[in-house]
This record gives sequence, structure tokens and C-alpha cells, in this order.
Amino acid sequence: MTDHTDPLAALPGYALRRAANAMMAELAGRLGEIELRVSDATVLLLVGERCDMTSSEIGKVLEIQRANMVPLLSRLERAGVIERKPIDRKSQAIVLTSAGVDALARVRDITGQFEQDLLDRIPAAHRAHFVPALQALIG
Amino acid sequence: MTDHTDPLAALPGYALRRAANAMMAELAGRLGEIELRVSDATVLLLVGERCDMTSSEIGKVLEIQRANMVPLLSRLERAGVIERKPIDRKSQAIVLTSAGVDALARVRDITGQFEQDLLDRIPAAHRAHFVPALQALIG
DNA sequence: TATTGTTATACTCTATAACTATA
DNA sequence: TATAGTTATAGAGTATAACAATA
Repeated sequence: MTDHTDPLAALPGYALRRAANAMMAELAGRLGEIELRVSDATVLLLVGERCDMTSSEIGKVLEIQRANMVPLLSRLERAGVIERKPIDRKSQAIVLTSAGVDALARVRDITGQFEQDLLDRIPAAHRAHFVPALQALIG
Repeated sequence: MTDHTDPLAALPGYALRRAANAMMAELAGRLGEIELRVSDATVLLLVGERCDMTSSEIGKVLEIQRANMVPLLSRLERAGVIERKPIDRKSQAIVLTSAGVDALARVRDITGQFEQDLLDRIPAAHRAHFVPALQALIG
């Protein structure tokens, strides 16, 4: 028998990376059933909360480069869940189509269940500390 | 002024992904100064703790696919920090060279400081809960 | 038969530089 | 001058299938 325990497991940065990879793989699998990526779902959730954001604004909030928003929004547009509404001749608001509203409802179901399952895996004593700790590491 | 606050920030999965991305970008920057990637450093730390592991065993512990270990170890071998020691005609043990021992010392300095800085960013009240919560999400 | 190391390949995410058209 | 949207490109992580050689 080989030793499969992980001597690095106690390192916070290492554990953070492993946990994020595991959870994102899990979420990607669940969202795959409605043909969406994690980043797609994130954009839909944001657009559902805040109307008439431009591509650049979405990118700033989610920390996605402007350039990387292009294929992402093209994909969502091709899927028929968002459309572009001109603000002026330079900027466009990203809005949900009616199919997008339906898709968002399914995204909310899936991510809501996912977030619940994630929290349930954390022992109760540590649960309330999880998000505040993570937030201290962002930005 | 546009609103740059993030309505998704309270979601545990989302915060987990954002925190991991931010911290790994930070660590990658620090390790870049000694020309190593995060995954390179992780392998060196593991090999430093456990002698004579094969490529497959390292991959199992770190959850890196066998196939993805190949370019990783080739890179470390080319950098002169590891070498392969035949176990039988099928398997090879991965061992540190003397340059590898030096490199590992620098990796330990950098990652030790990084882990400390990471923990320092977490408010004291939440700090002790961080790793246990993450470990509950792994595997 | 199962496992080791390997090749080839592809997809996703992320990052940067540069261009245009407009504010 | 600065910003919005875009193009092109590259680096890095991750995933699968398949093969030869060996246990």
C-alpha cells in the first residue's frame, strides 16, 4: 500500500486551491446539464441583479478582462439568453432575453442548491466563518 | 460613478473561486521570481517531504493527471532540480538533485511567507476556522 | 490484467498588446 | 484624452483517449 495522505493539506493556500478546484469542477458539472459554464452563469446572475450593465462594467465587477468578455457574451448571445441594447454609438447594455429569464431561473436553482450543498459540507462550527474569511482575501 | 460593488460576493462558491484566483495569482507572482510555477513548487514541496515517489504517486496525492505530470516533471528535470532514479524497468523514483535541495529551500521561504501573509489577511476571529472548512470541501 | 510512463490533443481560463470608433 | 468594444495571441491548468512496455 502506498501512502495517499497529503502532507501539504495543512497549508492554507494549498487547501484553498484544492477546495476551489473541487467545488468549481462540481459546479461545472451541474451547470453542464443546461449547457452553461461557470463564468456564463456568473454573468447571468449579475445581469439578473443589475440591469443595463455594459460589457466593461460586468467585467470590472466580476474581474474578467474586457477582452475575455467578448467570446463569453458572444456565446450567451448565440445561445439566445442575452441581447445587446445600444446606449450610445459606443456602448451597449447587456439585457436578458425572455429565454434568458428562463435560463436564469434554472441557474438560480442549480447555484442555490450548489451553494447550500457546499455549506452543508462545512462542519457547523466553521460555517459562519467561511465567507468572511474568503472575502478578506479578495481584492 | 458606476457601482462596482459585487452582488455575488456573499455566495460561498463564488467567494471561494475569487479568493483562490487572487491568492494563486499572488503566489504565482512570487514564485515567478525563481522561475517556478505553483504546480512546480507543489511537487518540490511534496518530493521534499516524501522520498522516492513515482510520477504516478505524486499525481495521485496532488490530484494531477498522470498525463499532465509528464511536461511538469520534464520542466523540473530540464531546470536541474529533480532527476529520475530507476526503481525497476517500469517505474522511476523522482528525487531532488543538490540544486533541487537549494531550490526547495527558496520555495519553502517563499511559500512560508506567502502562507503567513495569507493568514494575516484573515481577521483573527475567523482564522482558525479557515483550513478546517476548506479541508471539508476537498476529496 | 493492471499499472507506468508517455504522446497527442483539446478545452477552459486568464493575460497582454494593439486597433477602431466614440465619449 | 480616456473609454468601449474588439481582434489576435499566448500561457497555464485540466481532461480524455490511446499506446508500448512492464509488473
